[in-house]
Amino acid sequence: MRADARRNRERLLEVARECFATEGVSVPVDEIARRAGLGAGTMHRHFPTKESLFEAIVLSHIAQLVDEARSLAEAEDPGEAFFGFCLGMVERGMKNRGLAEILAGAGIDAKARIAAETEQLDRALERLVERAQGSGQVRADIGIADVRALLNSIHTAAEREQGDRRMALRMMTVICDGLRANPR
Amino acid sequence: MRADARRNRERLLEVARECFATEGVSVPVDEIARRAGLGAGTMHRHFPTKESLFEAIVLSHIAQLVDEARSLAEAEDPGEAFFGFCLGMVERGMKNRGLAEILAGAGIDAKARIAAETEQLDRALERLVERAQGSGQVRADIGIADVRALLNSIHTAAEREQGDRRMALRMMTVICDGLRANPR
DNA sequence: GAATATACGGGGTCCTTACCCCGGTTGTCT
DNA sequence: AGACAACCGGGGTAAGGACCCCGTATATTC
Repeated sequence: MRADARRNRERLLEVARECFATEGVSVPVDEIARRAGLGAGTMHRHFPTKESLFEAIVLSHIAQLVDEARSLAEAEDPGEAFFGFCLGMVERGMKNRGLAEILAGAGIDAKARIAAETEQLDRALERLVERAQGSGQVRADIGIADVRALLNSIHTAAEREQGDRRMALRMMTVICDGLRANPR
Repeated sequence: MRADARRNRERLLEVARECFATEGVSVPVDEIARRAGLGAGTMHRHFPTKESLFEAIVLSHIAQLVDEARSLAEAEDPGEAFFGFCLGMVERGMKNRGLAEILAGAGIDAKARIAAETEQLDRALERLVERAQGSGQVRADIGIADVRALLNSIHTAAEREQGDRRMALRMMTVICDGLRANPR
């Protein structure tokens, strides 16, 4: 792969992330290419289909999540680690409009690459959750799938309250308190 | 308004609700007309724009919610009333794919009619929430806006877990427990 | 039951958007 | 430096969908 090709591919990804984050996933691909200062042809050579662009972005996002989860996994306080991760989802939601939409849709077509990354994320989450459950800071009657879904909810909520950080945090607090709660 | 016109308008609304509920909001309007056994022209005379169709559907949905909230407002146990409403949101989510999407979008353009209905819903919710807070069954440090947003989350979560009623209920439980929690 | 306003149908238009093609250009390797 | 392969640009194509038009049909009124 030639150097300029690699450079352009990176640039396209970067601009696409930016566009989707601030305006949602309905931004036309040609528009993304234009803003990147590149031709539509270049876009479609690197990402033959819009879906493939989504895939690349989702992959990088999930990779980030995995990193974050792994680095938190070593924190001394398991509860702090887990709820810190939740807070991270709010931060993400505040500046990533549309990501949840992509993620939700991505789960459906179950692309192999994405499934693999999701698997990694689940492993990392598992560790976070189990430690937090072990220390009694997260209720024991829920599983990874539930947590992932709830994290998604936190993200979506934050997306929707774009601009009202206060409310996004209150919503996260409620959900986290629910995760802490001891079931009767 | 002629009798057949009224009939057809009703039918279009009914089919549209059904389509959006089961397949999401991207179903083409012409397709809805076709399934209703009517021409595209009829569709566009009654609902000049797709948005106006959304509006009509959202209005009827909100009206339903208001009804439900009002009828629950008279229940003897304030907590049961409020959490019963939450459960209703799950039921709705299980069979209304896309509604949350419309509702979220609807908030943005703030059409006058919708704003008026939303106001009604807020009043009804206010009563439910305040009674539940008064009886100590819902935490006191959140407002109507938070509750509305969280109800939306419950709805969305249920939408996403279409088919897995068990998980949808678990997620609702977590959020509801969060709403019950006493803040430190 | 005739007259008239109203509503219907569905082919047609226009626009948006994903995706392709090919002549020109630019890295890369020797 | 020169040759060649890879890459770029951006007009071009095709498909899909929202919305319109107008000849035909039907409800309403007397």
